[in-house]
Amino acid sequence: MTNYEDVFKKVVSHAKEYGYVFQSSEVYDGLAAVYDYGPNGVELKNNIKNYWWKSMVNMHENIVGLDTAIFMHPTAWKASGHVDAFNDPLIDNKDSKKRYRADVLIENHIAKIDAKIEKDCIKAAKRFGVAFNKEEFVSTNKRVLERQKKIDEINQKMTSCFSNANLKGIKNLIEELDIKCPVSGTNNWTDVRQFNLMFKTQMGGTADSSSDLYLRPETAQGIFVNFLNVQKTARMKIPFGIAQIGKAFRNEIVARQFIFRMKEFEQMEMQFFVPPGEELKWYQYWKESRMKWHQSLKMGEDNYRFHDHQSLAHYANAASDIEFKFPFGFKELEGIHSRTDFDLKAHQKHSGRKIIYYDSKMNKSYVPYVIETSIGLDRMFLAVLSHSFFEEKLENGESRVVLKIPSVLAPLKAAILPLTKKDGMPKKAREIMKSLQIDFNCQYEEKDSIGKRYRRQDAIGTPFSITVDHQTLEDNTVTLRDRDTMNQERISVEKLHSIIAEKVNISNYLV
RNA sequence: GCGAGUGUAGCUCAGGGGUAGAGCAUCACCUUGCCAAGGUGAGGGUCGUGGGUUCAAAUCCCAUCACUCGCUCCA
Repeated sequence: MTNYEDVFKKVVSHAKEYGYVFQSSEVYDGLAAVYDYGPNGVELKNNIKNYWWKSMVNMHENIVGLDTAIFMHPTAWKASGHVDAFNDPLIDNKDSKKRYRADVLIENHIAKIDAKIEKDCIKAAKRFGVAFNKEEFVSTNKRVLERQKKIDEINQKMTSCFSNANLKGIKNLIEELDIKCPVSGTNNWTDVRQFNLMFKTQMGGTADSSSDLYLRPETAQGIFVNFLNVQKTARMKIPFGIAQIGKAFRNEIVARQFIFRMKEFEQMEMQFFVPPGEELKWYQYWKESRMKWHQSLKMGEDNYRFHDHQSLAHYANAASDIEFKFPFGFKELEGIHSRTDFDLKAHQKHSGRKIIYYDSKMNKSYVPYVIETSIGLDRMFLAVLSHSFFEEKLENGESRVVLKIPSVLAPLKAAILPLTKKDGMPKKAREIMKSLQIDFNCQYEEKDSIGKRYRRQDAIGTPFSITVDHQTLEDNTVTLRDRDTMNQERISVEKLHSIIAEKVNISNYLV
């Protein structure tokens, strides 16, 4: 077992043991790729959401929030391209155990034939000393003409199969063309199976196909279809953004790596609307801005990097990921996409309604272009959790497990601990608890030795431990222990609130 | 989905055809009192689930569910 798997396993166990993440429906042996968040997990998650929302919505006069339904009109998903793009016909080679998209296999085969035509064309050009236009050449050469005919025939068959959802036909075509697996070199294929990444359900009691609904595979479309509602009612002027946090659902064939890839997940998205032609400028702006946001948590500059996309999705003209160094390597945490006017135009077309913005500065109307920033909340959660996990060797030879979660995100901000249960210490500790708990999530604990309680708070990731001792009763001071350094400071009870606030308030992180 | 591996207490794991085990954790009481694992006692498991073989299955066989890793896709 490699080391990172080891660490990752420990993080996963730790997450369960301390009430961060549980497997969904565990008493029924669990449900694949679905997880529940425990008492500490929900606090961390809420803190992440709040940190994002404050910085995106509250700190930007030109960004407003929105919360749209998970269900949307089915046509919305036709317009967005998800009905087509999320439908993958897959086929496995039984010998190499490799999986391919059936349409890609066929297209590659076509590309091979096409390459032969190209070659013939070049050869002929050499022989005759004349440069041929490819189309001309095809019509003049019998052998090449047949090749081109073959390509057309395959294309036509493939299109016909796909439009009739004829998966058997696709397999027949692959066998007929004797397409072989590039790895095993055999043509020992399984049947073609259709995988739709969108979850389907019905509205109303009957299974009438007209009432088929999808669970949204992304939150963005809820924003796009509400573009004019929001723009008009909030009296927004371009450039402006709409932010949303919400669940999305994808029926992933393989969902792995704990909460990194789940079937039900949560996105924090902001769609920023700009005039056509200015999208790449804003794309750059948001790339940098979003990276700064991540860096503000101080989880290590080197743990983030950009990954610019080479091949782009159907809606984008530029795309980049912010990747984080997870225990299993650099993986996507957030995507920044320049989505062009694809989505708004598509909804305009499918709905028959105009979705245009009148720009008084430019004195013209247009369909805005969109820059999207989309971060996986669960991935952010995993990034924080896995980055915070440390097993430390202490000077006295013992070890401790500590979650060095950025204090602003920590589920619990302070633990209030009476040194003993005697001499009125619990009463004093309760008083302190009362004075802090309205502003900070606190925990009172009197069980077990003080050292053990410190370790327990370390394992949860509580940045402060406040201990009430004999001296407290005399001069109203307590010891304040720092989670990361384990250093203790004696301070007066009145100062507690401001010291904790300084360390955990969002305003001290976001610039 | 396919292949390989795994599944025994909250956690980490041992055992293995004949009454279910350890350490840690949990709870109660006592003790100690500033960096966990002191004493006494208690609770907790139909050995992932279902079926089969057997006098007898946690153990062997089959199926199934889940997890880990690989292939594919992605937030």
